[in-house]
This record gives sequence, C-alpha cells and structure tokens, in this order.
Amino acid sequence: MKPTLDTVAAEAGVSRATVSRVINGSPRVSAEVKTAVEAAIATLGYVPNRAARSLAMRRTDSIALVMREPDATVLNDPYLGNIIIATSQTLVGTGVQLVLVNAQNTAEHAQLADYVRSGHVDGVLLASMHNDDPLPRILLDAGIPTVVGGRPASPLPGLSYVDCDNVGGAQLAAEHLLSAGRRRIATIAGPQDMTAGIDRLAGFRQALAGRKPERVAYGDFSRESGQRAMAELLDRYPDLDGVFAANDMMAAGALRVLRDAGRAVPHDVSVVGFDDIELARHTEPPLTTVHQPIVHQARTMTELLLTQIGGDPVADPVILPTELVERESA
Amino acid sequence: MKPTLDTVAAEAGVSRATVSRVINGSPRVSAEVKTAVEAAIATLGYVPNRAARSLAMRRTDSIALVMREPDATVLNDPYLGNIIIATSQTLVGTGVQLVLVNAQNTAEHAQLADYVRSGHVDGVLLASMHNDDPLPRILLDAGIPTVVGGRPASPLPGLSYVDCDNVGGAQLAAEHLLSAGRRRIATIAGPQDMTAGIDRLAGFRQALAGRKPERVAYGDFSRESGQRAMAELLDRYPDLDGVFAANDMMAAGALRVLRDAGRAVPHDVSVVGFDDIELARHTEPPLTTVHQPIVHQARTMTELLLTQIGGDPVADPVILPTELVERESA
DNA sequence: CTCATCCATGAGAGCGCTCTCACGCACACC
DNA sequence: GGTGTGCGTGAGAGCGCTCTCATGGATGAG
Repeated sequence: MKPTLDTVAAEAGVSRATVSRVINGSPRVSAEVKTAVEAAIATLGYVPNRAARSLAMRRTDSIALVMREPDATVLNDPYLGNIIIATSQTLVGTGVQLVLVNAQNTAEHAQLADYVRSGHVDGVLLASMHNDDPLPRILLDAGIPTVVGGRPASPLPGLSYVDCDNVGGAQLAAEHLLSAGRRRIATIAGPQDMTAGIDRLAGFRQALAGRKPERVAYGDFSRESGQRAMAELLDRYPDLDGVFAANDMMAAGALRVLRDAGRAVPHDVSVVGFDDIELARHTEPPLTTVHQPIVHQARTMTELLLTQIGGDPVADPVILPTELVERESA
Repeated sequence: MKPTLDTVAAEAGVSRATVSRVINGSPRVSAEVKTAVEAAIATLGYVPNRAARSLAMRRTDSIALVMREPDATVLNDPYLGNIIIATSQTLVGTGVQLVLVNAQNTAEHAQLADYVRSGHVDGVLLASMHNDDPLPRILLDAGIPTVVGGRPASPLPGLSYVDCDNVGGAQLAAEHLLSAGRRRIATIAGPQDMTAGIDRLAGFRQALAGRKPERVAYGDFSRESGQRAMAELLDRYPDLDGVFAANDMMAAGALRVLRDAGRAVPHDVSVVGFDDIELARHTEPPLTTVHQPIVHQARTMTELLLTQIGGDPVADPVILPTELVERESA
C-alpha cells in the first residue's frame, strides 16, 4: 500500500498538517521536526499524490499544448514536432507537466473546452491556428490563461501570442533575390487562411514595392502544392529568374520541378525558402532560406504562459526576429 | 463559481450519487431521472472535475510518454516528433490524456520515477531507450504498466515492447544491393549501444553471409557521423560499390560525401538507407530506403499499454514488418 | 505576577468525486 | 398476507491533500 501523509505523520510522530508544511517548505516548522519528517519521508519512500493535491489547491501544475492539424500534413512537417519537444524541454525543472491534446474537428473543440474547464490544466498553449479558429475566444472567455503560437487572424484583445517576423523574413528573402540581380521574381505563397501565409506574402510584396507583373501562385505549405505552384509559375512566367517559396517544403517541391524543367538553380533561377528545417540542408542544391526560431518561439510561449498563470497581466505579443541562411540555391 | 455534482443534483432534484450514475453511464437509472439530470448538466454547463475523480477512483485516465534524448539530436530527427504525434492521435476519442515527460539525466530519472509513482499517470510509454537504461526495470518493479519502443538491450521478462523488424529490414536492404549486382558492399552502422544499431548491423551481416572483407564503419545516426563514416569507408575500401546506412540521416550525409568524391549514385555506388523519413524523398538522388512504420508502431504501443492498464496480462513483444522503398539511389 | 504576543503544532473542515450499503417500493410467488 | 427478489435511489464514508483556526507553551513587557 502506498504511503500517505498520515503514514508519514505517524512514522515521524507528528500531525498530518506538519508533514504538509515540511513538504511545502513552510518556514513555521522547527528544525528538528523538519529533519524527523524528512527522514520518515525517505524511509517510507513517500510521494505526494498529485490528484489530491490539485483537488485541494485548485491548481494542477500542468499545461496543455493543443494541436489542431489534420493528421497527414503534420507528420511530414517537423514544425509541430519541434514545438512540442522544445516546449517540453523548457518545462524541465519547473515542476509543470505538459499535456498534449489533439483537437481536430468541431466535436473535439467542444470536448477540449470541457476538458480545459474541468480544471485539468492551468493554462493552454495553442499551436498553429487557422483563421476561423473559435478556440482562442472560448478559452479567453472562460478565463483560461492562453498563449497562441502565430499571430491570430483577428486580433483578440487580451490574447498574447508569439510569432516570428514573417513579414520581415519574407522581405529579407525577396531583397536577397533582388540584390543577386534577379528582376523577374515570383513567389509561391502559403495558404491565405493562415497568417503565416498572409504575412509572408505581404513581406514579399513590400520588398518588391509594386513591380509589375506580380508573379504569385498559391500552395498549402505541402511539397506537392509547391510542385504544382512552381509548374504554374513556369507556365505563366517562363522568363522568371527568382522564386521565394513561403516554406521550405514547397521550396523543395519547386526545386524538383525546376530541375525537371531544365532550369539550373541558382544559375537560371534563384530559390529562397522559409523555415530552415533540416530538409533545407539536403536539397539539391542546398536551400537558401529564412531561419525561423522555433525553439526560441516555444520557449517564449511557455514562459509567457507560466507568468500569466502566476498571476501576471497578459503580456503583449512577441515577434521574434528571423534571419537569412545563405546556402547554394540563391 | 463552477458547478459541482451537488449543484447539478440540486438543480435536477436528485442526489449526488444519482448524478454520478448518469455521468458514468450506469444502467440502474430510470429514463426520466436520466433526462432530468442531463438537462441540469446542460443548463449549468457542468464539467466533472478530473482531479476529484481520479482521487476517488485511483485512476487518472492519462499516460506518460517519456523521452530520453539529449536535446539537440532529437530536433533534427523526425522520429520522436512522429512518435509523439502518432501517439496523441491514437488517443483521440479514448478519453485518455497524453503527458509528455522529459527525463534526460539521472536526477530526472529519479524525479520521473517519483512522478509516475505519485499516481499521476496510469502507465508509461518509453520512447527510444539506450542500452544502460535503468528506467524499465524501475517501472516494472514499481508495478507500473509500461511499454517500450524498440527492443530493450537486456530482455526483461514481463516488459512488453514494440519494435520494427530491424534485422529483416537490414537484410532487405543488403539483398537489394546484392541483387543489383553489387559485390563490394559496405555499411555505415548505427551506434552499438542502441538495439536499432545492433540489429541493423546483424541483419546486414546475415544477408552478406560472411563475405570478406567486412566493410563496416560506425556512426551515431547523425548526418555528420554519416559523412565521417562514408569518408572513412572510401578511404579504407576505395573499390566499394554499395553502401547500406543504418538510417536515412547518415545516408544523406554519405550521399553528399560520395558526390564530393566524384562517385555517381547509383551508377558507381548504390546507397540504401533505413527509416524512410521525409528527407529521403528530397536527397539527390532520392534515397532508396527501408520503411519503418512509425505511426503503426506508436499506435501499437499505445494499444498494448491501454490493454495492460485495463488489466490484461502483459503482451508479448510485437515486431512490425519493414519494407523496401525503391527510389533512385539503388 | 499578570497579561499580551508569538510561534510551533494539532484538529478538523473541506476540495469534488465514487462507491458501498441500506432502504423502500413494486412485483411475483407460495 | 408473508416472504423473496429486483431495482431505482439516497445517505454517507472515504480518496489524500491543504488550510484555517484553535491551542498551549515560551517569551517579553508592564
């Protein structure tokens, strides 16, 4: 039978309350009693029961990381995996546990809301939202500390989020192409129902400052869509000499299509991606891309959430800087 | 104030026990009372408190997924991320929650053991163990349902695990090289403190059936180590015409080194990898590799664990089949 | 010497839920 | 009419912890 507070109290010859004080580091305990209790804890191998503790304290010392992607796409893109692992690593040593929650369809949203409201977590990290996502609003209204990854489409006052500088990063990419002498630059834009897609296109446009014609094709961040978009661009603008793809996956697809079309990269066409995933080092040629600080983002999100749970006011959005990683494709 | 069982009971004009019965789907409730209670739950927006429930039931409906890798390597290899996401997806609809736990050093092992024993999870999934890992034994001794990913180095009776057929997969790879007419085949073996490394080398040896000389270099599953090992092999066996790398990451490194050395793949040297990660489609040339069924593995592990938690006897180890995916490198 | 003060400790009331047990009612049987 | 069975329901005792409040002894002030 597992030892409880009472067992320890009996062993140490004190009351349950005193043992509790020792465990929680209360200063109002005499040194001798403290050592006695600690000895009892050690000999019994006592471990506090988390359920009982959180029932009494109305606090769980755990947070949820909510993923909202349909299955297939997620597994190919390392973004989510990295966010998860980085978050988990940030939590090491804080005593806070990470609960992973999948909420893909509407039924699961409702379930999730219930779950969160059941007091099983103290706060929520929302990874990779889509535009129409009702969840932030629900959580906000329920008074659950929440931090979102990526800029929400519609600004919700009182919602803090952490994003990388998508606009600035895309500008960096486009400017790099310009400074390499490219003048007929196209872009494979991301889905326009995600702010990452929107902002990266905006940055691209800003850097190109209205040059005509505007060469844009759209993808959904998947490799296949990158291939389709690249083919479309080659068809519409056969003279293009530079491509900015809104993520590396699509850039990899584009690279393949360009090669098949007989265009040498970077000689005939320069290509820049976005994200700097592991894959970017292995494409042929290795991909010049905009580095997205995923680990830093996860860390920041977690820290914001923890301070918010600790009672601090909701922090302002944080935008992390991006930087260009020059390889061989541009 | 959040509604509790008592609130609902008062609203529905019944006792707390009856409400509990309705919530838990007990058959011993009359239809009219049931609907009344359900109406009360709906109007009050009642959600059961998980902490209270698990305190009373001595069960938490959540499992831990324990990761044991030093940080950096993990982020580049999609394996862990995929395991996590696949596990989480398997759990959708079961009402079981996934708690992610990082246990990298010895201090954290002790903490983990305490954590698990604090009754915060019903069982443990152990991802990617190393040889000297004390954790399975600890968990087994503590009577915690546990399922391990990958064959443990020292067989622990009563420990169930799920692995892919590393031996068979490596054989497949080597046989593919043989049947392509390759006769001077080398291997970049994985770390020999992990059974995946050991078993893949064993399978390779089995397929080559003692042909001499044995051309082996060792890596640690990272790209850089693959490069080093490939360079070493070229140095020692300049006439080699086939390479089996124990994972795709090392194969990608090898491909790079081969190209730099002026060896055409697959014309001069055929290369086969292992894992079939996304990266394998993007190398130059695309990598022929052994597909490892990660999602299937995660699913199987989760199911084994859940049945074990449900009281079923510990299941025998499961070895999932691997298959060769032919692309262009061999 | 008395009274107020302070501090270590204990008693006990919850936190919100589950589950056993007893109760009362309806029905069927002898 | 009594006994037995079955079933829906309620009362109440926990589950293991925290926290408030009371207690009693030591200390210092008046």
